[in-house]
Amino acid sequence: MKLSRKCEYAFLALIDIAQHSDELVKISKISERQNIPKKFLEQILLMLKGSGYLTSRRGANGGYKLATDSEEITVAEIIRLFDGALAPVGSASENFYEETPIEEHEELLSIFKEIRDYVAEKLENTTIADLIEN
Amino acid sequence: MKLSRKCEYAFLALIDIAQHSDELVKISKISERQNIPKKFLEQILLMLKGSGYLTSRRGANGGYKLATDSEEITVAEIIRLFDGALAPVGSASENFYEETPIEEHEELLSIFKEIRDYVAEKLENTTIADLIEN
DNA sequence: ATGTTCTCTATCAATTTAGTAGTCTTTAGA
DNA sequence: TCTAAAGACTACTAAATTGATAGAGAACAT
Repeated sequence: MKLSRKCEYAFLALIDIAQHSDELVKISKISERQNIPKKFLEQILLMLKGSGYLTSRRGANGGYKLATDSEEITVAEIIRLFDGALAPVGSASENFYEETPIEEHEELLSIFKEIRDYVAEKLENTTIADLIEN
Repeated sequence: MKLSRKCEYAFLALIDIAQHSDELVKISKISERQNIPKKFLEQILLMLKGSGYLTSRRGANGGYKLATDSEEITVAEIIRLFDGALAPVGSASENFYEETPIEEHEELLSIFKEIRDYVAEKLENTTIADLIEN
């Protein structure tokens, strides 16, 4: 797993929106506060909305808010949405499995599966709510 | 960290060479046994040699062998050589640090640092010798 | 000499990444 | 009802990375 910019921005945006849960948050506000290119951010929010994490309202006074409680959005889900597999190699992935050369080599493969297990367990048990400082 | 083909092939080649430590192993033999495109494999072996993991002899009866004991080559080193950082994000990397957007966000960053620590510890303590079945 | 084998550099097509651009649709409020 | 504000949607693009391939050269054994 290697985090793309898009995914990093997605986290910053989700955290920003979660921290302003009493209002509809505008793209331009998130863009300013988190230093994310606005047009790029649009696409990211659209993806998050498309996957059910956000709802929005258009027009004057429009903006975004969380569709669900911030405790129900895990870090793992967001990474899988933007960057795919958590495992270091396709053949060790459960959700994004694909054949790769080392597959036949059990010893090597099992190391990467252990890493996958650790990472998945950790990220599936961390939510956006956990990321908000109080 | 996401393993490239090149890196996967490098592991298979190192293991193959380690398993034939009594002889000079030819590129073409590794290519056949491990199903690695020959010209691609050449580059990989050259990198491994350049970094001091292999020595070679040219000409008839030439080939490659390990420059050091297989117990002294760690999985971590090889991944760092071919794919760079073990950490999931540049700002959490010790060896390949770079600035990234989430950097300011301590809570998020610390999660990725924990992953980096686990992965580094594990891969630094696994050597090519550990990968050879007996 | 000759064939074998490693060495080195260049090139390349496809994919991914990190955006930018422009148009359309919806909404609130004057 | 007009208008400005804001999200929705689609297309495009430049640069980097990936996964190779190509070909000429140098060293070595026989």
